[in-house]
Amino acid sequence: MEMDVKQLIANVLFFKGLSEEELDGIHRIASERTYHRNQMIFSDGEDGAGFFLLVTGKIKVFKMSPEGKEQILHILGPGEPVGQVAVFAGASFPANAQAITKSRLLFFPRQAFVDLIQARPSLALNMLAILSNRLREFTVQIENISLKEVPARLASYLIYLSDEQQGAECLQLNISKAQLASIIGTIPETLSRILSRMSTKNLIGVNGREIQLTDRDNLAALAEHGRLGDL
Amino acid sequence: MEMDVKQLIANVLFFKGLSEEELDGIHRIASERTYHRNQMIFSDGEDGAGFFLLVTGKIKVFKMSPEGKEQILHILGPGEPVGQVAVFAGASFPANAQAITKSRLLFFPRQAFVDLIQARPSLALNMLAILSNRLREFTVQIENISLKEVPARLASYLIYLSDEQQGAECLQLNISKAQLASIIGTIPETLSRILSRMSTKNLIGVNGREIQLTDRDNLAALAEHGRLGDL
DNA sequence: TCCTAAAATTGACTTAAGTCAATCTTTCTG
DNA sequence: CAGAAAGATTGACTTAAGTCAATTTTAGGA
Repeated sequence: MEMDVKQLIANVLFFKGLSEEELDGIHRIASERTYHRNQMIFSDGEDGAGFFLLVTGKIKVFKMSPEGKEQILHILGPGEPVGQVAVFAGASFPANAQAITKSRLLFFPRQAFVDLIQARPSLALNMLAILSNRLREFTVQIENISLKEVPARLASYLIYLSDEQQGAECLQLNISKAQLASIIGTIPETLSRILSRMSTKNLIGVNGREIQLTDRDNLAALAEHGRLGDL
Repeated sequence: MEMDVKQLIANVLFFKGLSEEELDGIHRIASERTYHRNQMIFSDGEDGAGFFLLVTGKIKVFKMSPEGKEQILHILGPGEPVGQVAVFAGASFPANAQAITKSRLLFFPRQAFVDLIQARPSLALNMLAILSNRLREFTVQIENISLKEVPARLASYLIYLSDEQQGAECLQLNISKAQLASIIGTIPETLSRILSRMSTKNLIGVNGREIQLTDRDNLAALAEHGRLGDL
């Protein structure tokens, strides 16, 4: 257990390049917390006294409308940090975070962590890289939501998933379709309809949570320009 | 001219807390560039050898669809950095940047700037704060585009503008309505219609680029929950 | 000041995608 | 294994917002 955590800290990209004792120091300022499935980790606007590092499990970060529709900002897995924005600016969390599965997280109190960064410039650069990547992802997400329609967003996300899995032709969704809908900024009914339209046009094959990318080329074309009707 | 630039560097929040000689060092690695109205500063996907600091003028950062619709990510004014993401992650610019008015920018080559940050942890923290703020703004933007309809987004943006101008009741738009439309993720026709509906309902008064926030309360309510039809 | 080009507005029409409600299916749990 | 709950699908309908085209208004340069 203890070793698990140290092992994990050492492997996280964010702590790359630190010495044994530095890793020890990091381990010392962190405290471990466990969340059950569907438990909230923090809420939009809440004061954040530090940030989290996901050890095991899966969590979603999302915004929610007063009417109850949610927009997922990202799904995070082991090794990824959450809630850093509150540490470096504004002090409040900019969104909600909730465990999708039972999850273990490490909590790093703000001041201790800031001190650590002051002492180790390479940590700062790692964190700058992480935040920069998130910004890049957000620009893509804004582009998708604002400039593309749902079929193109879906195509784009399927290709992204496939790339993530080394370009596998057959995807195994590891989230519910309702969550997939929320990620691409729509609702389950619409997602359902478009999946079936895409499979009618032989762009994909759908079987429960298993999706075959049958026609990657047209899928990519759809993701960039086109409308589903044009195919 | 020389003094102008040094003066500006010293006043930029990002360089806050640096000594005279450090500011000199920063000034030395930067080179100045001028862009005329509508000139592109960099393009989405282009390789970024460094980042920019806006000295005078106004620029927009935006994404563009193949069909030519644009979504503005932010409008930047004097003292604000642009293109940092390319320095810390991925090397390519994540969006387009274009001068809205004649603008002067300082260019900082990547390596020299990274070295500077390594040497001065407080600079790193400043940059972390800036990136964190941008992330926070993006979460709001995604929330707005995805979870609110156009009237709510417009109301929300008008209030934001007013807050920025110390809560002034009478706003002077300093961008075109087409640009305002692009910021809130719509097109000029739709914006025009909604402005007139809002003014019919006495939420605002419109006179060219001058907008009166007549009924701030209902405007705020609209921004959060409601639909324009409900008022 | 006039005149042209850009910006903004208005109307008629289309459409993507949301809502609501009914069913079907899968997946757990008792 | 059954039955309930959650998840997913389908149909009928509504609607916000986009398109296209025609004016009107504004503003900057000759």
